[in-house]
Amino acid sequence: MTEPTTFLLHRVVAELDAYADTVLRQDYGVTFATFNFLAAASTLPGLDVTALARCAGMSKAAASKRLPTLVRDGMLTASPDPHHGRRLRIDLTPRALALVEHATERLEREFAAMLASRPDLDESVLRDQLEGLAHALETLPDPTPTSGES
Amino acid sequence: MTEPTTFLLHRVVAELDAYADTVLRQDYGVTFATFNFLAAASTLPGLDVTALARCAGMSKAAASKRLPTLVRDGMLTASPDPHHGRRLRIDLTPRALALVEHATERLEREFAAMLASRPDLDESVLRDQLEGLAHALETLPDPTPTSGES
DNA sequence: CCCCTCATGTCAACCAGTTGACAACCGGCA
DNA sequence: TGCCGGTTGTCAACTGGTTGACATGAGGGG
Repeated sequence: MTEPTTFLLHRVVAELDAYADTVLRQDYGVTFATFNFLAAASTLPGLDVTALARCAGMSKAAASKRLPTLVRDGMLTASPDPHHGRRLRIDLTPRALALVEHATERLEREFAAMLASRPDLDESVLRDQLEGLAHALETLPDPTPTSGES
Repeated sequence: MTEPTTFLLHRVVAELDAYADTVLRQDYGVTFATFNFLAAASTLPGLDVTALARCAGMSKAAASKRLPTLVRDGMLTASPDPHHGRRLRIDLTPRALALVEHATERLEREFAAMLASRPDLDESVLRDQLEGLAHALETLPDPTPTSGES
């Protein structure tokens, strides 16, 4: 039987991530997961923990637990929101911002170069399919319980 | 700035997985991670722990730890290899095999239907891009340390 | 003004991975 | 035969997620 498309997707993503992880460790001294977290925090300055968690695709408890070490390592600042006694404002330090921008640019450039090196690949075609897929998934009804099987 | 293609890829995969997870829980009583593990075990009968781990994309310790509960739940059998005192032969029970086949077929069918429902999407185009990408990644040189940056 | 509800961040307990170490076992070779 | 290196499965310690509970602060009606 031929490999399901979704399995193929996972394989590709896993290898892509493994590549990115070694680059990030070697040249930037961060883990892939940490990079993603910082990248999420970089989308908007002054996010609170809840928004950051949503943006990074994890629970707020997980986001909260990541803060202390990243603050200690000079990657983030977490300052109390003056307008709200409990909320935190989370910002990247200039160093972390530079890291995220540089690494993102580099990884994306290498990805584009890899695609360009093969005549059968075309980043815009891939993007179109992925964007269509993303859109199709957003407008997807929740799965209907089939209540068959086991 | 426009979203990097690799980030888009992650978003799509995350949503796809979330959908699959709810289907698998609702209708098959397994977690997405468990389903993947069983699917890996189903590729070849009689795999040993090491091969299964490689096939499932995890360490052998992790694979080893999963066994007892899956055996207890009647999903797997782990029998000592007669030709090798330490090696285990791991097989799916008929029930687990049926589960994997049924669920795989269903999820892939729904995926194809979603693609077919949008005129801008084409599964064969997507597959071609992904397969080319997979191949490009296999023949990729290890990342060269740039030794720049922080 | 108080109270009720909701949002926010954190904590404890748990779960499922990882790495590194290790005992048991295989197989080849002196 | 006995030893020795490599393989195999498992264990302990750790990491980084999850959920559910919780204290605290915000904000809007009685």
